[in-house]
This record gives sequence, structure tokens and C-alpha cells, in this order.
Amino acid sequence: MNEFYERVYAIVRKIPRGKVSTYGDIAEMVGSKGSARMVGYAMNHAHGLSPAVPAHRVVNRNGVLTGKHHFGMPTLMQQLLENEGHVILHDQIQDFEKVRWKPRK
DNA sequence: TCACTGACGGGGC
DNA sequence: CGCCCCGCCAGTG
Repeated sequence: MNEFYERVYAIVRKIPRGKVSTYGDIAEMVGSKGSARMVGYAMNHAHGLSPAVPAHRVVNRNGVLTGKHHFGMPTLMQQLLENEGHVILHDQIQDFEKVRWKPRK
């Protein structure tokens, strides 16, 4: 597996329960700013790994669950997030800025 | 080898 | 505020 993927997975695994992050932020954190699409692509291949990669905690910059169709059931991603205390309305995380994970600073 | 495709994001109009 | 275009770069046919 690529170093790029490994780094993306390492970051995503650090997202604490109850928090979420965005593709763009993660791309920047792995040192490949602007490559948010690659992060999404990496998530697409992140299933079945161990330790597990909480891909459901990664949404787009608007807090919208754009990747829900890749969890088998279209409702799974939303349910996982709700289990962690989030409120989702119309595929969008409510109070997104409040639960957005921002390491350091 | 070339062309196209994305779980995206930002800028221009 | 909405729509369109372009850069990002690994995979795939």
C-alpha cells in the first residue's frame, strides 16, 4: 500500500469519537494540500482494514455525508455518526463547525 | 501511453 | 447565491 494511503489512514484513525474531519483538512495534514479527492479515493479502499478506519467521520467541507453510498447501506454512515452523538439532517451534520476536529492550534 | 474518472475544494462570473 | 471550470493525482481500461 502506498505511503500516501497509510498516512491518510493514520490521520483518520486519530479522529476522536464524537468528532469529524474533512477531506480537504486531511489532505493538508498528510502534506498533500489540494488533493482532497485523493483522500476520498483512499477512503474508498479503506474498508476491511485493521485497525479499522472510521471513514464515516470524514465528510466534505460543508459537513455533508457525500460518501454515504459507499457503506453498503446508504443509511449506515448516518447511523454510525448518530451513534457517536451527532445530529444529521438531510445528509448534513448539524453544528458541523462545533464538532469539526482541529488538531493543534 | 493516453484519456477519463472520482467519498473534493477553491476561484471566477 | 448558484453554476461552471480547473487543479489535485492514483487507478483503471
